[in-house]
Amino acid sequence: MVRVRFAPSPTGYLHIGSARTALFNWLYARSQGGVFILRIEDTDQKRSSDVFMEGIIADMKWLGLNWDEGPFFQTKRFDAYRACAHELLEKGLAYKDGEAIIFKIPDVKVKIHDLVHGEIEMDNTLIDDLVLMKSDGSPAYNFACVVDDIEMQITHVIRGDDHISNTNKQVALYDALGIRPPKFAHMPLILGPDKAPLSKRFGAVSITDYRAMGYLPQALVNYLSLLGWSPGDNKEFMGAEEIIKKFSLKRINKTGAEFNLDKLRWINGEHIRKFTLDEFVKAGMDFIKPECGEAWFRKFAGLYHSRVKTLVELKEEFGIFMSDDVRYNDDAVEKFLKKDKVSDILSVTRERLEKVDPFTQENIEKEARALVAELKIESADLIHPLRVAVTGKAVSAGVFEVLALLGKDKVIKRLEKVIGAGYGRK
RNA sequence: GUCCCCAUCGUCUAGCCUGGUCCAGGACAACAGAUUUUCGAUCUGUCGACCGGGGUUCAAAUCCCCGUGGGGACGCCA
Repeated sequence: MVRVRFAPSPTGYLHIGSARTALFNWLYARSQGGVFILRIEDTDQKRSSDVFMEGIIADMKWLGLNWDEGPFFQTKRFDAYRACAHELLEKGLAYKDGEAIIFKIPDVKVKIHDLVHGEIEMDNTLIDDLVLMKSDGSPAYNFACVVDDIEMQITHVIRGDDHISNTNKQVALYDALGIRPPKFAHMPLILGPDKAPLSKRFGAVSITDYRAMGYLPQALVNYLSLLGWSPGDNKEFMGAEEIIKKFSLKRINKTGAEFNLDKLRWINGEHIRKFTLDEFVKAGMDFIKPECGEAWFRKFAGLYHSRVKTLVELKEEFGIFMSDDVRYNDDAVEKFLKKDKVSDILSVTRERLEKVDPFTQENIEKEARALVAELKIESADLIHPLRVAVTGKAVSAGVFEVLALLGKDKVIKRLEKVIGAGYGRK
């Protein structure tokens, strides 16, 4: 039975890199019918906080990375660490240094078989003895980690490359304790554009940030799974079920992967488009928390379902419908409103639109097309200025459907404001 | 400094283990065209890589060695 764990320390929000580690452990457990355990490594009481702990748990849930056992807390297991340290002391494998207990690392060369990297040789004569228990009575990382992994019967340790140099120390501890070590799989790190590990300098680094930026959990799971792993069949857009089905440790690669926002955004767009309208409406309402009713929001969402790649983009479009304080884009005004005749055309359009009843997309379009024919102008000569006048932007969903959704009152009000401003009169 | 890891298009990657099917495949981005009232979506196309040098071999992106470059670890942090 495969048993894996994710062991974050609550000294910050769930980082993109940690989330990927959690994801790979989860994927492995789910693909093997194994057990996924959550363990909180909160031994550093100065830096740990409940706020971060709760944040990490919330983000794990949001991503859908459900665990089978835990969360366990290291601060509640100090007795176990102490007992184990004393056992090593009695066996003469550790010694005291003041209040601290130190493990004597045997001077041997060790070979570690890593599931990703293959054989790694290390020389333990080169490393210092290992602190087991600190002077303040708390356990040191490498020790607590091993004691817990034994207790929790962890079979596979899947973690970042940065832990490779902890592995020989931990293996020495397993040997001293007479326990066979678990299998190790060290995966490549996620890097920023400068090839250095993702840092605040990059901007958003926590899952919470990405949620706020309108990314979907399924898109993050999909994208993160592709960083350092690939299904090998050229298929990249996948749901969690499919990824689980295809996942294997064997296909994890060894090279650090740069985090690329463009691709995340593309995948997010794909997942949005994969949504049924019901699902999209629900995601949109959860994110935007609109004042309007669901029926109206549903129509709005339908217009933008294939036009936005993040929920934030959807929210921006939403704002255009809600507030009559239209923000006019300078370029759009320059290009479509400041032209001869535009004011006249908009005036006539306003008069005609006022008579359209009911104010539906079909009726609006019929009236507009008729007007275009009468005035002997191109459709574009009416459509573009109309769009800018009403939305403030040169891009939107189809004008006629936007107008219908906006409603006659708002449309007329916005048109009058633009006409009053006298654009187009020279 | 010492030890360890890594090296295919700008980016993510397939191929490498088991050498020939690879004048290296896919995706994102970029660019161009088609379509569209704009944008998006969609379709088509273009651009673009085996870090360098030696070796092994009839044959190397694939195996070996040496460089170089990048990263990590050397905490009573985790």
